[in-house]
Amino acid sequence: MNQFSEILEVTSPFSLALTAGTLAYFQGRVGADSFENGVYRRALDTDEGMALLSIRELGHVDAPRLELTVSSENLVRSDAQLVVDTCRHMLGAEVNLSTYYDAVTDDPILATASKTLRGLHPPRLPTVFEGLVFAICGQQVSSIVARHIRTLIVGKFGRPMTVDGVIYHSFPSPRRLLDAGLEGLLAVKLSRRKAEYILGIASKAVKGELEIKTLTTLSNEQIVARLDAFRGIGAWSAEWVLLRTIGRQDVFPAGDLALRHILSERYLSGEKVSESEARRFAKRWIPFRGLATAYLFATERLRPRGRSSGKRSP
DNA sequence: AGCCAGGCTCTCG
DNA sequence: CGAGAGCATGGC
Repeated sequence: MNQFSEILEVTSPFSLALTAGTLAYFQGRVGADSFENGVYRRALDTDEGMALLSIRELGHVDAPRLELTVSSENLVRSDAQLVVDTCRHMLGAEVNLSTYYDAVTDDPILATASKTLRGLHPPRLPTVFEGLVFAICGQQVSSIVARHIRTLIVGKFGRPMTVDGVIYHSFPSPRRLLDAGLEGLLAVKLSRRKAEYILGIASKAVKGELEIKTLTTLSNEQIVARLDAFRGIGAWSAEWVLLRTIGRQDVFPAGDLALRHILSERYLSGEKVSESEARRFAKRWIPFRGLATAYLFATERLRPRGRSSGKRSP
């Protein structure tokens, strides 16, 4: 095992706790992501093996200094650039939050969120394949169920790697999910339909039809149209990829039930909002609708919901 | 116990 | 075409 470290360039303000915390649901391990004791970690497959990324904050929100440490059997420092690029992509490192914050000062909800969530960059998943699989897992079911299934997929089919006595799993490659087959995917509590969707997407991925570099050259509408043509992918899932993998900053997934619920509670005193009403409402946030979406979801996550879940005694 | 969750496809009128 | 059933699972 060898290790090397690099400093990641990020645009200030930047909060690792909020940005990585969003990936890992703020604390602990979820799927391929973990955020514990101030360190964000993720295992990645590489050409010849695996690498564990560990990112920590050495500075602070307004003078960020992020240190990336790469642990790997086969990577050496000269291979670092690809890993550094992946990290910066995942952390939304280049996103300039200041212009967004300036734009929403007249919106009481988002202006408050700008303060409590200062430095939250919208995080991204590393590949289109992972984004699509995550979206499929999230279709229709509650976010708790989706999270559970994603964690099962990673734990069961991701490649394992042990570092300092701890086992990490990468998000499974398309090949590995194809090998898992229908039975394997049914075993992680996916419906038969969703398992079929994922296998279909995986076979497209191994044929090289999901290259992120190809997609990023296209417009939002073109990307949605292309992804929407895949079986199992509709507008909601395509927009999810646009936001959470490609990282576009002016996308508003008006079909999202939870987002409409937030809109209704925060802005419309509980009145129900249809998809088209939500889309119309969100026009006020152009050209930052994606950032507004990320901040709305994040405030909702931070808000204490439900009561004390005291499930101690059996 | 049911009903609903950060949808989508397929099948019928 | 539009409407509606069906889907797996965890919480409430």
